[in-house]
Amino acid sequence: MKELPALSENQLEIMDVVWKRGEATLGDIWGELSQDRPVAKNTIQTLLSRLVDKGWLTTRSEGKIFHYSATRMRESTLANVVQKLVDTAFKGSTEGLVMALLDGREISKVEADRIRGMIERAERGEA
Amino acid sequence: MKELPALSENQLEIMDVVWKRGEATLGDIWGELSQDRPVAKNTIQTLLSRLVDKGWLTTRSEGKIFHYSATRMRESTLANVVQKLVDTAFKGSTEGLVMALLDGREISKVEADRIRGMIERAERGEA
DNA sequence: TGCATATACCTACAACTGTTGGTATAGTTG
DNA sequence: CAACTATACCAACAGTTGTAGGTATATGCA
Repeated sequence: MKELPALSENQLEIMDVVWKRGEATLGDIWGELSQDRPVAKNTIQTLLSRLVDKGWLTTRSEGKIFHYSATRMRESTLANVVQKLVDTAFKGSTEGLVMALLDGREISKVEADRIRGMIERAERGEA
Repeated sequence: MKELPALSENQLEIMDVVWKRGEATLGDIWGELSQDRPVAKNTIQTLLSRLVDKGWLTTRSEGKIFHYSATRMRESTLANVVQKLVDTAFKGSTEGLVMALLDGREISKVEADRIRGMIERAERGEA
């Protein structure tokens, strides 16, 4: 599976909508994103086309309308994003990232417990 | 403290050298970075100037030579970077990031223990 | 049938980034 | 002093990104 060019923040935002819906039209995506910030439909259209060009999205044509869907799974994509951050900003140190993540921040007992659970599962090699 | 424009990967790489050394000249930085990948000294020079323009670096002039130093601390900067990732890619969910971090990855007992320790400290509100 | 709407497609533009060449200049060494 | 080296400073350029306008077209409704 070839490595695709990195996603910018806004591109990730669009991918997120597509991942959530499985398949989405321009209208679907614009509908969601324009609730958070003002943005022209055409802007989304352009970003969608570029994501298709780069291989992040494919289209299924229904009449004249494209239904966009992702070519990569959300989980593995985000895992890559995080891994890249670990490599570049923390020289590969997982702990470094966790440290930055928790730096000066309080977390609830519930959160802490859930994270502890995840670590135990990872320790036992469970996916 | 005003928010500075986000750092790209290469910019972060440069900041890392400066953080590590406290103060660095063009030659210092180029010396380190050109070991990893071929890059013209002038490229680094340009990136340095832009980082100064944006406020990430300041210079101390010694003769004709600039000694570059960071205006922000490494820890808080990285904490911001990670926080931003949590917000944009994981909609604010710390656990989401940890999940992506550990996804399909084995970690050693040592690593797991260290991370557990960090979580406990964060839980108790210790910086 | 005719109008409104949604969509695709094309074009454009400014900002940022990574990349580097050229030039002037200051310091260092033979 | 002349040559060399390191640096700053300026200019350029291609690629990416976010932004959006304009146009053609299909679809659905009055």
